[in-house]
Amino acid sequence: MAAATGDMPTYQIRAPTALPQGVVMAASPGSLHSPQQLAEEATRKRELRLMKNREAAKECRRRKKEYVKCLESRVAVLEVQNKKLIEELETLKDICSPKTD
DNA sequence: TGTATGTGACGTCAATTTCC
DNA sequence: GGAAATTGACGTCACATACA
Repeated sequence: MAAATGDMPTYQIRAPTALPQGVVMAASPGSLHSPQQLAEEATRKRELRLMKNREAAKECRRRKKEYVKCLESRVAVLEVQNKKLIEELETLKDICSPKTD
């Protein structure tokens, strides 16, 4: 797994996140007492976590695709550049090589 | 140190392509 | 035409890391 620092890919950038629409913060756990209330709170927390993680995964994949696209276009540019340099080298070789006839 | 967040890995599903 | 293979998107879990 890539570390979040150092060689971190450009698509790994933390963005400030807001609560998804429709998500309401519950009362603090300190106000809960019965086992049922605690279980409900745990379920609510889990669902909230799953929902946030779902969105985070979507965003993560979107950034990754963008990053790969970016790399691919850079490869295309470098290939063109490389081809030009090879052609230039061949031209210079022709100019510099002694004529044999 | 507990919580929030980002991401790799894995399984699933539907759409598309390939092969017979 | 239909089975098998491939592909892309998704949801979830586990783990690493950042941060208060």
